[in-house]
Amino acid sequence: MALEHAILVSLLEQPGSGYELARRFDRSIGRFWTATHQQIYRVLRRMEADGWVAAEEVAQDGRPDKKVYSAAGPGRAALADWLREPVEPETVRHELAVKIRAAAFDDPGALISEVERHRESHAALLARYLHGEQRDFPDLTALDSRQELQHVVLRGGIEFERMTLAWLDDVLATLRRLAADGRGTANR
Amino acid sequence: MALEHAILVSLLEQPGSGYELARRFDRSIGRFWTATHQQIYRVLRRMEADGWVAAEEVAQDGRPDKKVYSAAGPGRAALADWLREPVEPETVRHELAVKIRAAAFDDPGALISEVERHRESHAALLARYLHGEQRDFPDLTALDSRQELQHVVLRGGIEFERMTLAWLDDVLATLRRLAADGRGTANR
DNA sequence: ATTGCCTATGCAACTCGTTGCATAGCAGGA
DNA sequence: TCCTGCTATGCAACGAGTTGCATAGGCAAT
Repeated sequence: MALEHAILVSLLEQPGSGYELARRFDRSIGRFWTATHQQIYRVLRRMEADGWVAAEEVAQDGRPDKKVYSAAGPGRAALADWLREPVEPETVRHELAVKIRAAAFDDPGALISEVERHRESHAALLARYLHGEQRDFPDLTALDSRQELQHVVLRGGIEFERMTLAWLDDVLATLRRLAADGRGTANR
Repeated sequence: MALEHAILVSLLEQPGSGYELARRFDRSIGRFWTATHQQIYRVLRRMEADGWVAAEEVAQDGRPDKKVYSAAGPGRAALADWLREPVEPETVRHELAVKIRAAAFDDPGALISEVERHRESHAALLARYLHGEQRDFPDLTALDSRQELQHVVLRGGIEFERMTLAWLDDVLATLRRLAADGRGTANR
């Protein structure tokens, strides 16, 4: 389980409440590790009980109080241990790939609009990455080690999106070709 | 949930027992959708109860009997419905990306051997893909629609592995640079 | 005034997925 | 001979993750 560790990294980069963490998981970190607010609250309580994080109640006016968490010593130590453990092989769930193979037993044309929607959302994400790169890393020649590491992860995201876009274009071309010359005989 | 659908696709491509499906999920389909034998047996029983698949007991000598499943009409219909539904956004769990960002708060050098191990396993997978491509698709000019779709998914896998290898090289170069000129001051 | 949305946290119930173990016959090697 | 491993299926228990709902004050628009 690595949700604890993802939370620790996020808290080391910047302390915050459960709610704030949930929003970060919807944006930056969430590109690499998703989590709902329920999971986050539950895990934060466990981590606090284990001494991995420290909590401080912060009163706000006009808003409910919040508990601001920050990474504590034992949490840092646990993170260092985890870094040295081998990663368990990542489980992949690539639903679109399953659908494409499924299309062989149905109408390939039925998938086109779906794939187009994917293409658009990947194009939008790539644009957001590139925009974020310009905003957060204006000078690539003057990065400290934390920024270097954030940037290499971002580069991975950018390359992944570029590759995915090219592949989705390939998929679309294939589906369109099959839909055009298969007309009613796509099946069986 | 798409495990049902992945199983249906696999059974349409080739009927088989729960055990055989589990091995397929360890090999081909498993690149895009992982599952243990426990999940598969449970889901198969549910699918049989729902009439999605038909089972036939097959006696074998020298081996335990097996139940060979094949996709039934209602299963095909469910698959067609699913194809037309929009995909829910895929949840990503990219543990290595979390570790790389975590390395900023520890020793970046500690990650190098881990990333090297990843690199090797991705290189091996790419080689297996390329080998499988030559074996299963010797003549790319004469593919039926099912093979066309299988091949476009395979192309995605190949491109993903190539991109990943290039990125891991980038990560390794970054980690080595930080480990060399950070010596003990990587943190804080 | 009411409706809907945002911040902020949480309970309860559920499904999904993993792990450990059990059975059971057969084959091959130490 | 015993141990390991393969085929083949399954139970039981647990942990991870999701969904629906609840509370509760403030803000902005209708």
